[in-house]
Amino acid sequence: MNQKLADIMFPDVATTPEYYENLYPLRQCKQGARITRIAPSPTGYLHLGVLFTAMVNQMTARASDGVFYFRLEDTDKKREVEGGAEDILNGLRAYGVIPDEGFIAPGVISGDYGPYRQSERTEIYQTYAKALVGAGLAYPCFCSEQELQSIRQEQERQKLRTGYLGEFAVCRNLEPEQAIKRIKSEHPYVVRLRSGCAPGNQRIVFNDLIKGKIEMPENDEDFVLLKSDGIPTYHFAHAIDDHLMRTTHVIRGDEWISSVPKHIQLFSMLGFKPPKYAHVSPIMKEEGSGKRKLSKRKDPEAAVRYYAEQGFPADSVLEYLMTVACSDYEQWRRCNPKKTRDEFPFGLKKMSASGALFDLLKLNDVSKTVIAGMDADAVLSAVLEWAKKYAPDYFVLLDRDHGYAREIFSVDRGGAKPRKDIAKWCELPEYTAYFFDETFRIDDAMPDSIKHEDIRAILTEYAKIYDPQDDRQQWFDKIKSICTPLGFCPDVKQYKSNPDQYKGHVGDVSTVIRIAVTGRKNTPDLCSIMRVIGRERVLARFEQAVTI
RNA sequence: GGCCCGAUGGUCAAGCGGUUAAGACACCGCCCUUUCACGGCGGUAACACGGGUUCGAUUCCCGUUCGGGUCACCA
Repeated sequence: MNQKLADIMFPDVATTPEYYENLYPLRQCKQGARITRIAPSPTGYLHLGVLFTAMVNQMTARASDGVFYFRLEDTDKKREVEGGAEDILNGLRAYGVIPDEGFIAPGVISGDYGPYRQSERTEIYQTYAKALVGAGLAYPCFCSEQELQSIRQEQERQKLRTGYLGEFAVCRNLEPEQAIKRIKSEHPYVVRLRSGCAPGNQRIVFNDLIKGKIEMPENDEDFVLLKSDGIPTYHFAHAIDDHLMRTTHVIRGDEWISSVPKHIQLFSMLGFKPPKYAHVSPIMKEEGSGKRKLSKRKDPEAAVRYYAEQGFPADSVLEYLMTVACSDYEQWRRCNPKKTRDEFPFGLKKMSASGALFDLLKLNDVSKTVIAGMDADAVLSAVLEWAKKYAPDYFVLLDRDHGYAREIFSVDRGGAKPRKDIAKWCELPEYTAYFFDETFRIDDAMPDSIKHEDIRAILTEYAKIYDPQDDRQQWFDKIKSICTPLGFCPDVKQYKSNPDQYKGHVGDVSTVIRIAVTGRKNTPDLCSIMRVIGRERVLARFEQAVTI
């Protein structure tokens, strides 16, 4: 009788689960290889948490010569947004989290375990649902939204647990004949699992690879497998897909922990071997005195796009996420500055069980280190790419002379102690403003301690001997050489022991030149800056400074 | 509210019964230095609370508190 019901519910299903079992054989992988996946739903832009989870999945697969694939969970048509899938994929790719299988690039799908888009897997889900119904393990439920609501209200009134379970699961007791009759009268229905578990306190235990042993009540709810439009719920799709795609490790956000009992039960009732689970803690944000999950709606920094707009290199974000993911990553990185992330001995057990607060300050620090390690060409091309999209005015300045731009980014770069001053590209239009006549301006006034006539004298005297060809030593020697004749001390220590004998020291003289050239008290190496700006413009700025 | 997870300085975190309770970011001071940055040295600052178990608990157990997650025909 159940078989007849199944046939009527799924008249178009011609195959059996065995067909798919054979179609998707166990993967030929080396022993211990981990098959992982990221399975986002296209409901909006790429969230930092998805990037994070994807990265952990990828690291886990890579560390074992496994496979990391991308599956699209597009079973919720209501929440789907146009272009969401492409946005997520492009976002992941921009950060180098490129899947090995499934959706590997927009419009590019590869792998033998597809389709990788759930909306194209309907027959597969229906095949298994039919088998379940045929075996009496699932049944159609005709309850309307209102009926469900009144069940809930009744449960709440009696202070019982809510849910479609036990005696409240009215449709589970429907005779197949009655169900068939209602189906034939085109009454809409969902398919529910017939939970074998009696309502009660039976418990299950599973081992979460990150959180450890977790004990929970067994699932006793007849939860929905197929929605009334025949599309599966997450739970059902998860069981079918991760089984048929031969996922070994399901690594996902920890908001899923509470449904693990459902999943374990499903795997068992379908006769599948369950995967290993690892639930990663969400990235949190500080709010008031507490913290909460980084929210798509409230927090701009939840969107990965934010980091691109700000001009954080992709590497900075990934490096930061790695430090959040693994407590020993920073130390490893310090010892192995040149190695790639893939070489890091990654393990899920290294991950924190509690949620980390997102720390923009720390990101800045990580990013400064990353950028300090880049060469001028890498910086130039990254900045050009960023500016083209987000800072068109700045792009024009850089783009008209790449050689000049490259020199700007060469200042204090390379060598044993590269300058750690840039965290994100959006700082650059301001930070490098003095290299361009269009944006040069005086930000800092000359020190009050130096008289205007001395400023004039310093710049005039220095202009006479300044030669852009000088190396750094010659450059500084020349500055020292004008100190004594003008009443300044060429040696700071000597000055400090006898400050009254001088108008100031070589540092003050340098400051005058620095402000004249850059408009600022604080800059990177002045000698290099002056060389980049060039003799003519340096002298012009001296003129300008004197006439103020 | 039920169920689950978590709790070490401001933040991220080592720690697995006996430690002067690491380290990183941030902050402060000093040194180096033409400014800044880098670097070096030093400093402020933590085991949520209450009971057990133990010769001894940050560590194990139980409560409390607090934080988080979840209780859909959303994922």
